[in-house]
Amino acid sequence: MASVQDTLRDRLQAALGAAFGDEFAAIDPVLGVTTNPKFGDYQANVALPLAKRVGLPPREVAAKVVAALCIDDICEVPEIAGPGFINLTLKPAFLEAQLRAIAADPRLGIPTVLHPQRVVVDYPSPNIAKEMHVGHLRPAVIGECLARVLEFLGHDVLRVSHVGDWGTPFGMLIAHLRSEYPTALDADSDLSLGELSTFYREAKQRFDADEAFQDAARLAVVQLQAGDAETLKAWKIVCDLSKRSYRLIYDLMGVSPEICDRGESFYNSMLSAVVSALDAAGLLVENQGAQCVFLEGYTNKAGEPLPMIVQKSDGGYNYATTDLAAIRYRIQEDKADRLVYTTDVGQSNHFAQVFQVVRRAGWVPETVELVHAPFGLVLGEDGKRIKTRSGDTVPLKDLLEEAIARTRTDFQQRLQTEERSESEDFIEDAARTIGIGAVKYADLSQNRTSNYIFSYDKMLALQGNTAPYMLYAYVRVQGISRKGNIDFDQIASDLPISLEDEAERVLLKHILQMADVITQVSEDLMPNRLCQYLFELSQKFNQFYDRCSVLDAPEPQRTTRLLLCHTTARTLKLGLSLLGISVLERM
RNA sequence: GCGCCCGUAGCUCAGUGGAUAGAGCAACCGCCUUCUAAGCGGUUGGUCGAUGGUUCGAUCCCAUCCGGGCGCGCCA
Repeated sequence: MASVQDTLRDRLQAALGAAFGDEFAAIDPVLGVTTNPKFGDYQANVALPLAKRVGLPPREVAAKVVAALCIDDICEVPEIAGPGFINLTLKPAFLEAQLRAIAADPRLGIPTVLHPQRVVVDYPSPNIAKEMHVGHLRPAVIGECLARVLEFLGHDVLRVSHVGDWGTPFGMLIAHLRSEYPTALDADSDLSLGELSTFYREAKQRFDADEAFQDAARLAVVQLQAGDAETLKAWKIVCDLSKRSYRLIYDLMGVSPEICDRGESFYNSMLSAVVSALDAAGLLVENQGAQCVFLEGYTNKAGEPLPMIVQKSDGGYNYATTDLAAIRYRIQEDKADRLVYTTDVGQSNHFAQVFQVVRRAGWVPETVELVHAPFGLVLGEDGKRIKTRSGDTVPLKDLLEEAIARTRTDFQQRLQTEERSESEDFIEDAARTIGIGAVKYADLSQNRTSNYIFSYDKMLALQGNTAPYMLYAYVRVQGISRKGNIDFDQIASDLPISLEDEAERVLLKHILQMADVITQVSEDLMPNRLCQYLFELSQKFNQFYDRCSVLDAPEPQRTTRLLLCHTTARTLKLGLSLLGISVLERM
């Protein structure tokens, strides 16, 4: 079923065509939810920009649109207000029919897209042999959310992680392990990633200080690239160990198991072809021994044209080359229609440059969209880049476990003051769901592009725009079902319903906006809009809950309210699941 | 020097070419014999960094400036 807003838009366009001619049937009616409930439910502002074009005062334009508008099955008689706003108010009978329809629809009335796209979403790209850290929080949380939203709308999503698994760092690591910890490279060693990352740091230090070791490391790289069996085996052990430990963290966070690992090594064999293709496209220029593409619109500090180096003077390739190869592969082999890169805002220049080069090379068909969805930094409470007390980067695992631990402590305290007794399993499950949900929600509810301050106290706060607040709204509905012994799925669909309280209508009208919000998130890739929507939904539900008793209400209010409760809970659950957050039945 | 991002209530932040710029927190005042009060209602709080411009209309678009952050050739 089409969303209310889409239906209204269609009707308005038909009216525009009827009133002013067919060429006006495709213009944007500038339709939106009203800025104030006293103006009705939706407002169309099309008359104002149209006035000049058709040579009539805005209010007369609005009058002509309204005269041609057929919506009496949906809305009350439209009102023309102010300078020429067309205000629309949904009819109670229409609202009741909508409630029935979405209550009966597994998708809550949210349609899938007409033209599904193949979308590649970029996931965090940790470096093999290093632990995941705070820097991987946002790409994991935001990437997962975007992937889920797109998938729910019917797009074909491919999640790809561009892990750092190739090049000099691995030569270093393997050379170091060979000489110092040869047993680590046995297939059955029980090396942990923590130990591995220590070796990595040692290897880096040694590389910077010891020339003989540099040679050993370079030899290992050459052996790796040449496909030497022993070296490859060592490399594979390191990769497998790293990926297993990333999976543990992803599982804790509820990140999809569908991630396709395509590290830098994956593109290794394609890099020379990328460079020749750039040459064939006439973009390649040799400069100081390096193969470059000179960028349009970028200069270096001296004001000279800035090159993107795609092959170093020593013949090696760098990250730009790999990114170019990845884009080419995603378009040519994956047949992607849209490439979404979720990385920190500091890489904006890099992506703008890479996108420019692939476009100039002619690798990007008109129909393919390349989009960098940048995010801001996670800051500590001091407003600076988040660090441990000793100044190191914070491991992601520690950050998540701290959130769970704090939630557990708060929760136990609360149980004590309320003199409740709950099982260990219940407490553990609640602490994990709330703690992880709080971290993810705090991240997603912020405007993606701005930095945010990571504060356990704020994200775990029981009131305000937080995960606990929303989970509580969901729990309240489940409380009603328990108390009243209601099986929501068994509510007969033919019982009479009637919306009588303003709080009921306000709640339902908000629920009916879910489809538009999800569509918007799929377009502008801003999850905070969905968070805002869910927060307002929770608020409106709590107002309804406060004003309208459900179980004690006479019919038909009781059935109406039960349907509203169930539909609210399903909307919350769906919305939270699109954010990658799970719900609780009790808390 | 060039490029990008940001500047909105005491604090943290939404918002956006349209009607009176919103929320949360903090502060204060109310509401539990009633579906979990992790809730609800109310009060207080703004030259939307500055100045010009475009527009019927600008917090939003453009220009300049001020303040803060980030990036800028063989690392990723």
